[in-house]
Amino acid sequence: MGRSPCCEKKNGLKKGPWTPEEDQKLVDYINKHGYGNWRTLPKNAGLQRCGKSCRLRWTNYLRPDIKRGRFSFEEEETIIQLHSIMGNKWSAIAARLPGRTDNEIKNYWNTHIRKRLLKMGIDPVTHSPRLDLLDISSILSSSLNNSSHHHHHQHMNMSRLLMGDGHHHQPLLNPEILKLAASLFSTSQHQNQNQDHSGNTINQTEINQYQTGYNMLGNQELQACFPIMDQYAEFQDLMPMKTVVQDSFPSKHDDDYSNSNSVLEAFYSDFASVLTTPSSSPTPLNSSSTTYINSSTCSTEDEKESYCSTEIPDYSFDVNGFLQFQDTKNHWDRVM
DNA sequence: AAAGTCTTCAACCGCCGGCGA
DNA sequence: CTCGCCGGCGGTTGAAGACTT
Repeated sequence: MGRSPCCEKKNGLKKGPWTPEEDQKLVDYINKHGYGNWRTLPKNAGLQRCGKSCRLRWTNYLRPDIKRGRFSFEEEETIIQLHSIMGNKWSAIAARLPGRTDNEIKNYWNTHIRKRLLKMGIDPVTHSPRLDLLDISSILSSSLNNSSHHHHHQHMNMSRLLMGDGHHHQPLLNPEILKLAASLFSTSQHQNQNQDHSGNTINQTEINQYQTGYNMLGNQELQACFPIMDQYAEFQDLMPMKTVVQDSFPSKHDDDYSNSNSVLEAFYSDFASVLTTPSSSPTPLNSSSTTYINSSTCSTEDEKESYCSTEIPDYSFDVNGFLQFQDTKNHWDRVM
């Protein structure tokens, strides 16, 4: 409303939504004469629109080769992969997705994918885990107040957490967990370094160690780690887990996960599902996990709505696919 | 039922680069 | 070299519909 009009500076050219009649005029004209010279086209077609508006309407809506409807899971994966390489180059991304327009992809990114990555603790710009979303104080109070009401939680130190505090002779944290966390940290450090040195990839043993460590942690233990990690800089790389654990599994009890391969496997399956090409078939984790509804099995639009926009599909963690993707990304980072 | 809030996405805007004069 | 035109791009908006209170 408070915006300066672009086209009606001269003879009141129409703006806003297109009517079916206008669409028909444009389609008829282009079918007869082809498109090009958008400046003179509206006059010739008998439209009270500026050329830009006609071009936009044609390329984004009326073009016969436009694919309608929901994005498939494969399309979504492609968008995320290409975006991680090219950034907001919507037209370049659209060129790799037949029948999809840059505008449509941009909208889909902003309304669906971006939010989902954020919820997973992944920065949608860098595609790396975020370190800036952490509300440490709430974690500190929720996880430490219960077990240490005599001590102000801000003065909690490492030895108390490891050895207990005199009232609670049980350590607040299992030292094994910290050891695991430390080893995980070292792995993630290697991963970061690899981005600077071409050709180096994480070996399979390290990946296995990484996964095993995570798989051994229960939800509660995992959450208990966060305040410790916050206090000690060397654990900073693990902090995105907090967002993932809290946002993805906020209402579940620990028991729901104790029999599964744990929270972190779920995390990695989510992470991998959006970053890798689906080379493996979908593998449900357990009954408490979100069920992936394949779009082709949905009978109605409503059912399809629940796919992609709100549900995160379950895929087993595809290590090789993930590494291949990282290699590709590293390659592009070097080249561009 | 109605008012308020949130989400979606078609369409707009300003800017930029290529090109011909 | 500069100027103006044009097509194309990416960011942003706001009406309409969906959802919530």
